[in-house]
Amino acid sequence: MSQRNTGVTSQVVNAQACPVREVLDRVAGKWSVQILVAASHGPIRFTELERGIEGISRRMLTLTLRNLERDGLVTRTVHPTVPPRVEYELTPVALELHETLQRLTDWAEHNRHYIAQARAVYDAEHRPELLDV
Amino acid sequence: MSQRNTGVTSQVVNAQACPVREVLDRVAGKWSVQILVAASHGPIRFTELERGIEGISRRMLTLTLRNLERDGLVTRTVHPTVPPRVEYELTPVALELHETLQRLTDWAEHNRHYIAQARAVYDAEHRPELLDV
DNA sequence: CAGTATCCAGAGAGATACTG
DNA sequence: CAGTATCTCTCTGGATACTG
Repeated sequence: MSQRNTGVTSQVVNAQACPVREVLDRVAGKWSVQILVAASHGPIRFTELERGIEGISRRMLTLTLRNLERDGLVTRTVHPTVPPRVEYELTPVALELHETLQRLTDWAEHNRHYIAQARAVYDAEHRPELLDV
Repeated sequence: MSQRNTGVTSQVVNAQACPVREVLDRVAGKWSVQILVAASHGPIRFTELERGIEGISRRMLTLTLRNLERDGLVTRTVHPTVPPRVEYELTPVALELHETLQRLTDWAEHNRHYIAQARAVYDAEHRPELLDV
């Protein structure tokens, strides 16, 4: 993917038509990915997720799960027992997504030092104040 | 960082240690990806970006570019002419990222109908009000 | 247990006037 | 041209009390 810029256009990307946006809207949230990862090993209960995902609030867990469910990425199964038992499980489509995300992770893993260093350099050059706070 | 860890340690995901988070923090912003895409064909000027990316404000364009630059994903080259001419170009690392994002795009493209339908079904079942607004 | 309802603070983001 | 400086407002997300 390396065509050169003709210098002309730049009608670039339309946010609405752009599938990248769609994915990211679905995945980019602070918690979505963590839920996908946490649930990738099989069915998992609400409280397990709550305890497993450091720092998530009950509210956000619920909201995020609802959205994932709405998009057909997780299924929600209520076992009518007392006390109630609700299990969440990834759908096949979500498992695919999880795999795809793995690629992104690899990229991050692979380039984390590069980025960290780039930041350090940038900060040193553009915001020296930050160094001696 | 809230310290309300309830006994059982989470072995799931630690936000800080998780490289997925790192990628997404970098990419998830409303504009980052669009800039990466817009610049993927070669050097591009500030105003070209501004015009090419529908709906972006001058402020957000600047902020996002600065962040990408800070992370070593774009380079900023000032040509000392009058009027000034500044060009942004993706670094090799960013080009890799762009390619990786392509995978995600493919996933979205491939499953967009599934998701759209899942949503429709969910909304019909859980929020009938929305149907006759 | 598995949520919902509520209140509240801060980051994200739009609009735009001004400047080297 | 390529930004910076402000002001404003919305929306996200945290904390937590309450409930079937």
